[in-house]
Amino acid sequence: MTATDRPFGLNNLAYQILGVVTRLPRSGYDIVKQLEHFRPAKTSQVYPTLSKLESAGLVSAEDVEQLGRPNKKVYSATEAGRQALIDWIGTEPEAPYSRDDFLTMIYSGWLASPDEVRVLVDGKIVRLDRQIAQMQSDIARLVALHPQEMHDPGHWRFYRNSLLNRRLMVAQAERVWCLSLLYQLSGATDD
Amino acid sequence: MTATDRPFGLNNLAYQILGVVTRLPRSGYDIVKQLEHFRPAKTSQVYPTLSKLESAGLVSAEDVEQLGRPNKKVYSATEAGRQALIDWIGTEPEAPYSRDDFLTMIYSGWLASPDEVRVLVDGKIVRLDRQIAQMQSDIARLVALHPQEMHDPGHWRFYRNSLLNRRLMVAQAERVWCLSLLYQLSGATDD
DNA sequence: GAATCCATGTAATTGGTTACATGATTCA
DNA sequence: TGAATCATGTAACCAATTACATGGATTC
Repeated sequence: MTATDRPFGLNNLAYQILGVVTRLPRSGYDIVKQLEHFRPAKTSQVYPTLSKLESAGLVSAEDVEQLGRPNKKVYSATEAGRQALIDWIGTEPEAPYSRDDFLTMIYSGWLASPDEVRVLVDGKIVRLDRQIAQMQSDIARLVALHPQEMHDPGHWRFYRNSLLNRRLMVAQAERVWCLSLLYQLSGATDD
Repeated sequence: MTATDRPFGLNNLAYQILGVVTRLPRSGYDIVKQLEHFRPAKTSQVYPTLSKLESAGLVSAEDVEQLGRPNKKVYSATEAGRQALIDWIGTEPEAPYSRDDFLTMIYSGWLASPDEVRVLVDGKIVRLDRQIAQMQSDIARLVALHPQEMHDPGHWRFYRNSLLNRRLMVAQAERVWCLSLLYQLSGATDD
């Protein structure tokens, strides 16, 4: 399925933004911050996408005047927007795309010394540990504040929790792999 | 670090291609096939990138005439190309980028019925199982054919094996998560 | 006084996909 | 006879990043 085959020609980012404003109404600025950890996008991509969604009638904007801060537009999903999301969920997801410098570096790790690769992997473990700690505290906070919603698949927090757990599990698996690589590298000395 | 900060202005794809032809000399067509499972790219992106690498002196091309097939250009890394890769491995990798329709759909799964989400997750498990079986057979073949290279961090097959194992571990973790989500969903009936 | 937060956007460039163009050989 | 494999490229378009532009309020 190509972008132009999809209803309204929406891409992954558009559906992600639509999903965000269906959970809770938000400004463009808030959407960018919300996306940061899960599916990062810059303002230069988010604002035009919001305009597109609005002219397609999938979101509606309300002007909110503020004191001491710039005014903002708060976007929420329309009924048509909700329905477009539900319809999309019923279609085949495209193959995921990813680009990872760390893995591309590992790919050619045999050219460098084991010590250089160790440094690279150590750095990765540090970043993974930070992410793991963050996700664990996010999960703890979520289940403490909204315990009953964690069991209700009709509530968005059920899926927020589920996706946080998924990222945590994947990060932990990546961490185990890093350690196993360091172990295999430990047999080799650097001269 | 932006693309223009990097030496020669190479991006992730350029370094990946450089890594491929440093392992073994290959044609553009072969490179595309080689990349398929690990870091997919189309011919329309690979051929121009090869030209760029060649004019930067990081790869060299040899014309090979063939009988019964179109002639081809076989690319290999130059010494400068090897060194550019090693230098890059010593720099900080940029944050990985990824885009995943399946996860974006799950994000808004609360809007759909539990049954619709089940179908989505079932499909994901099928795809994961196929990938897991493929990786397991790739790994088995690799260790059977080149057992001694599996322990040598100075050989590229050591890292091929390591990266295959990583993908396998991550896919298995994803699979476990899928099953746990199906289990949590099984409490909910569809009306 | 400098940095960060809030807030919305546009312009230029790079990265990636789809579609087009060509043509022989092999396999079902 | 039709599809797949081998083989190299270009043109048009869509997706994403970087840089630019503005400006008040708060925090260090």
